[in-house]
Amino acid sequence: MFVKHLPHKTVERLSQYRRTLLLILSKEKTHVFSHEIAQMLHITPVQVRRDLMLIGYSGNLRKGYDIKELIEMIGKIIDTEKGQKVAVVGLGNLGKAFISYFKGKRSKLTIVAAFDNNPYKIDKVYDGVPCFHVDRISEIIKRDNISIAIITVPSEQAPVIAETLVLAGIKGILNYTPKPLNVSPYVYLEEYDMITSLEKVAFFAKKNDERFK
Amino acid sequence: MFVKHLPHKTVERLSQYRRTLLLILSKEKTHVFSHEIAQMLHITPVQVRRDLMLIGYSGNLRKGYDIKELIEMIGKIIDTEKGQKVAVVGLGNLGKAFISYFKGKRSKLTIVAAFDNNPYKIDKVYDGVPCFHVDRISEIIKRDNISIAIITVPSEQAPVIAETLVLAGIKGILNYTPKPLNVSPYVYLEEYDMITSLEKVAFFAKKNDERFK
DNA sequence: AGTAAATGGTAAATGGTCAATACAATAGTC
DNA sequence: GACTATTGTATTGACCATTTACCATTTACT
Repeated sequence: MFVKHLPHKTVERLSQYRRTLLLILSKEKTHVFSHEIAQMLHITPVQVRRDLMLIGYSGNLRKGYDIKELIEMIGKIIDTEKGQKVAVVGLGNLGKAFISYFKGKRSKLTIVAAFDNNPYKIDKVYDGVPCFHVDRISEIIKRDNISIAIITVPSEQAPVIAETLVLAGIKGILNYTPKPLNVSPYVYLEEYDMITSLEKVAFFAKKNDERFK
Repeated sequence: MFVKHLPHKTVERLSQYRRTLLLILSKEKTHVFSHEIAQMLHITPVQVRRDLMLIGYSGNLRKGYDIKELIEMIGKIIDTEKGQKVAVVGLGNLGKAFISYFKGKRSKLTIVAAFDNNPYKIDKVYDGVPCFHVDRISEIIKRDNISIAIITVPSEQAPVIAETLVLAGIKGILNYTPKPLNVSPYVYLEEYDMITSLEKVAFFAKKNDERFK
């Protein structure tokens, strides 16, 4: 699939479209209209059509979009053919949450390894995912050809972990640590901080409340 | 503090500024320059100055910004005087992650209750936070005057939980479930889906890789 | 004094995203 | 054939975020 440039937001929505479509696939329905998708995700039908236009998928005028075809089409855009392997660095609560949450959800994206420095966790298997010592990050990543890493270690450790990952040839990092990271421009980095999110909610909740009082 | 309208991103950055400043407060430094803050967060100095301009804080030309004053100023903007109370609904891995992550970090924002439907967890205390049965959400929220809720339950349960929360008078919701929620406009809602994030990283990692190959 | 350097303050330009709107084309229905 | 529902597409305007550029002030140094 050759798509010039997909906006970040569109990529996010495509992921959501697919997940939503997978849910209604089991039903007897074979087609879906843009306004149905829109309603499920609380956006406008035009937004949906526009996104699908960008990836070059055309629906049927009278029946809407073929659910199965659309799911495949989105897969062609956002998945790779062979799939991508994912590692979780830091098997604390957050790392575990990710693994269980993810279990059996995506076929093209699989969590194949976890890393930690707690000896009690090493060489155990959590929810089907083997855990290794962080010292072996480079080795395992190269051996298993892992391209994506999720960092859920304590923030002090994040920078050195990130450096190790980049040197090992990782292609994308999802950083759940409040510590902003510095990585090579060849590596895609996405940062998310739960505390910032919560403070943001608190702020706008307060504002809302004042406004409507 | 009277600020017309703060953009979402600015609020997020203010939260980060404060956290970063708290870290360097212990040092002997009393002042900090915009380019120093910028460097720590990997943004531009102008961005920092612009954000601070929006909240009406002025620095000293030669010394930069007074760290302590700035922290206080940010607090005046994003905190409430009395503080806000937070509840975690769903004491699985993610809920626990949030609680431990949060412990002792913010004084104005405190997690005071957790809810779950697992009888083994009810009436226990996790990391200082008591856990109640979800049936008691309304009661506890009103009793303790909780204004913010974090939803980390399985996605099927999210809509009914959200409705309960709204009816109980919650002011802000942070939804970690892939299920988009529908809440009254008086309630501020922020949604975050870990799988979408990961798929986004996977997509742009792939793109990056193709581009630089 | 005069001047250069560093820094904060502010305005203007740019680019991305989205909502609203409009409308042509198509396929099915009456 | 007219009507209706839907997709496909373009346009506009608004808003937001970020970058660029420029100005003003202070300090240090000559």
